[in-house]
Formats: sequence, C-alpha cells, structure tokens
Amino acid sequence: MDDLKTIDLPDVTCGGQAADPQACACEAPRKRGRPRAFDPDAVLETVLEMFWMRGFANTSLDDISAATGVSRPSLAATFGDKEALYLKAMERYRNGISTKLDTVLQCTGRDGSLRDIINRYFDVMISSYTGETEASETEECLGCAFMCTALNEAPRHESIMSVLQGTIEEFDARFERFFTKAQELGHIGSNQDPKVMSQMITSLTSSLAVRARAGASREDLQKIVDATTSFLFP
Amino acid sequence: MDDLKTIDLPDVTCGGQAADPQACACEAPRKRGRPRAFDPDAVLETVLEMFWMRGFANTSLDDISAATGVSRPSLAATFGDKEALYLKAMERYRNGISTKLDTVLQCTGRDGSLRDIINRYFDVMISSYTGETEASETEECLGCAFMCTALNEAPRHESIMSVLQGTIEEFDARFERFFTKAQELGHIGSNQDPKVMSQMITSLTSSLAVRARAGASREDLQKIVDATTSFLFP
DNA sequence: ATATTTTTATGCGACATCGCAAATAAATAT
DNA sequence: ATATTTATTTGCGATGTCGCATAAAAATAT
Repeated sequence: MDDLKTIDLPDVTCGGQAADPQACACEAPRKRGRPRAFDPDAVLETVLEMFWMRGFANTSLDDISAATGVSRPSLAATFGDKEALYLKAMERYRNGISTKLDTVLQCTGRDGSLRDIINRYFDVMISSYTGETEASETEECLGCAFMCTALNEAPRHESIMSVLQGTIEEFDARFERFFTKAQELGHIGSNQDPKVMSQMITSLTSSLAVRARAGASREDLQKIVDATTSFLFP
Repeated sequence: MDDLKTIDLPDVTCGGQAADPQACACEAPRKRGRPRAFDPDAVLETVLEMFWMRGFANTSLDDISAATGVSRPSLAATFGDKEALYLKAMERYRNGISTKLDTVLQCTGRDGSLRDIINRYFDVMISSYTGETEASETEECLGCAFMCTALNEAPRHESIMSVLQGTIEEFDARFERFFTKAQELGHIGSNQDPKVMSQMITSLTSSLAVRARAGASREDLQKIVDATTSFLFP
C-alpha cells in the first residue's frame, strides 16, 4: 500500500531544498543553517496517502514519522502541527487535480464536442478516485481524499470547514465559467442554464467519489457517467 | 448541541426494557436478572448524534459514557465494542430515513405529480441534512451521518465498508423500483431510462449531503433542487 | 577557527483510550 | 430464604498520542 498514485505537480522542490544538496539546479541562495535531510514535497505525498486511507484522526504523527523517516520534531518544525500538516497535504492534492482540470476543461474553439470534454473530465476524476491511472491496479478504494476525510472532521476544525467550503465554491465556479463559455460558443442551447448544467456535473462527481470509496470499479463508474452524459448531451 | 433531531422510529423500546420497569406496556416476559437502568434506544440516539458530529475515531467510549450516563462496561455488554455500537447507531439512522422514504416515495395512482413526489423526497433529505425540521434552527452542519463518518472509516473497517456498499445498493434499488413503476404508470416517457433517472436523484442527494456538511443552508440546497428538478421534470 | 543558524535526534511527561477483571446490586426461579 | 441470572460499579494496566525541552549535528557567516 505504498504506491497510491503520483500526483505530479509543477516541480517546486526548490525553496524546500531537496535531499541532495547539490541536486537543486535553481538559483536559491543556500540557506544558512543545517540543510534539510528530506524533501518536504515527497513527505507531503506520503502524508497525503496516509490521510487518504486512514483519515485525519486515525493517522498519528508517530505513524507519519515512521513512514517518512522524518522525526516528529522535524515534522513540526517544517509543517506545523497535525492540522497544518493535513491542510498542506490536502492543498497539494487539490492543486494536483486542479492543474489536471485546467488541461482537460479547455473549451476553446474545437477540442472535440462538449460531450467529449465532459467525458475527458470524468475520465480524470474516475482515475483519481479509483487509483487506476494506467495499469497500477491497486486494490484500495480511494475515493476523494479530501471529501472522505474532511467531511468527518469539518465540525471539529474551523480551518478544515472553511477549506471545504472554498473547495466546493471553486468547483462550482469553475464549471459555471466553463458552461457559460460553452454556451457563448454555441455548444449548448441558449435555453439551457449553465448553472444547472454545472450542478449536474458536480453532483455526479460527488456521487462518483462516494461510490469509488465504497468499492465501485472504474467500469462501474464509467457506466454511470456514460448513461448520464448521453442523457445530458444527446 | 444536544438536540440534533429526533428520528422517531417505530417504538421498539420493549425487548430492551425501558428505564421505568413498569412503564413497558407490552407483553414481554420480564427477563430474569437485574433490569437495565437505561433505554438502549435512547442511548443509541445520543450515540448517533455524537458520531454524527465527531466521527467514529474522535468519539471515545468515555465520551459516550459521560454523555449517556451509562458506564463503559454496560455499553460493552449491551452493544458490544465500539465498532458494533457505531454500526447499531447507524442502522438506527438509516432505518429512520428509510421509513420516512417509504411514506414519501409512494408512487401509486395519483399522490400528486412525479415532480411533486421528488420534491417531497428532497424536502425530507434537506431537513435531515440541515437539521431544520420545523423551527429547530440548529447551528450545526449535519450532512449525512453515515456518509460523513463511514467514508472516513471504510478502508479500515471491513464491516463499515460492507454496510456502506449495502446502503448505496439499497438506495439505488429503491429509486430504480420507483421510477420503473412511475414509468409503468405513465409519469415519465417510455423513452427515458429509470436507471438514469435514479442516478440523477442519488447523485443530487449525495451532493446535498456534502454541501450541507459544508454549511449550506436549507435555502441554498432548495435552490439547487428546484433548478435540477425543473430541468429533469419540465 | 569561532560563532551563528537551522535542522536533527532522543526522550520525558501528561493525558486519553480501550479491554478486562473483580466486587456489588437488583431482579427472578425454586 | 436461597440460588441464579443479569447489570452495574470501580478500578487497574497496557498502549497510543501529542507537545515540549534539551542536546547534538551540519551547514554558513565573520
């Protein structure tokens, strides 16, 4: 259970100094004290996987320390307390998805039909939720790392709650922009409401996340998506 | 934060012996040993509220013992370990909702149009998710007690995972039956697919649960429902 | 070389959490 | 009345969890 999936972010390794001191090609002026012995970004990746599968409360700092090889005091010095660490891991997660969606949800002139774009979108999400990126058939039921854990903690952590709200708003806004533009380009009729369309998409997305967590396979989810999209975009 | 909402189940107090020994009107032959000093069903109600707002891992048996006045050994003797207690509380929760849906989702000859029925359904769910049953304006963000907690624990508890799967299947099946019957009665066209319709409803339901947990008000959710239902049932 | 800065290593202490065991209490059966 | 059954009470012990404090290590600045 070590290779969940690698979300490749725009490599911001520097500033956080990589494990190998000289390996960092960028022009960051070496900081003064003892250099870090670990890559914070790699640690966040591991931390994300742990929170994803165990949740916030079930993941102890000792567990994280053991899994990453970074001592607890070092974790605290780098990321802050457990809640801050969780938020940073989730920020990473959301950024990873967000950049993928930036690529997929481009509704310029013609990158295929609207339905194709939406299908590509769901393909990305299904991959993320099932962990079946290419051929890495993981046994685990992933779902959405943020939803599956944040819903549980939201009432107890003001910060998590507000990030949860923000994420939903951001998602809504993204799709409203998308469908508004799609309408301007004539991909959907002027009688349709972009807000309603985006509600359909976000609803289905949350449903996929839940079903994936409950063990639904890529095929199961794909069927649902196909049925819905052929209904919405006939 | 004590009065979340009272899910009134068909009163099965007996068999579990109420607090007042003589108050039990039913013909259950008094059991042999010392009678219970608490009502297991009332305890389950409190336990449900606690798990709902705190999640499984964040709710300790000591917390529950303190909140209910029942000692930990008594809890263990009555309900089993923490996981069993959680499952029983959630079973109670699901039963409460299920019986409400039995009432609401009757698609016989004419109890109003299909759209009215669906609107009644969402009204029940919104009430449940926001806790605003009549005038009990609770500040808390409820969401779905089961979704918000079970998604977090599913990978770690085989039993919770399987109940989660079962709940989803049951929900799907319920709506498929509903729309199939609605189609037979001519409420939706024969060109429409009951399976797709039920997917739309369950998707929107999960979306409402998530949004409610993130702080959406009844009005917020109602807007989304109205927009979607007027799209689906024009 | 020495000082300064930053990270790492080790460990302590307070508290929470759960399972379990033993003693006590309150009812019914004989 | 006595025995039996079931619940309750009390408390111990092992483990997990987190924050913090202190000492050591590895780099740069002067």
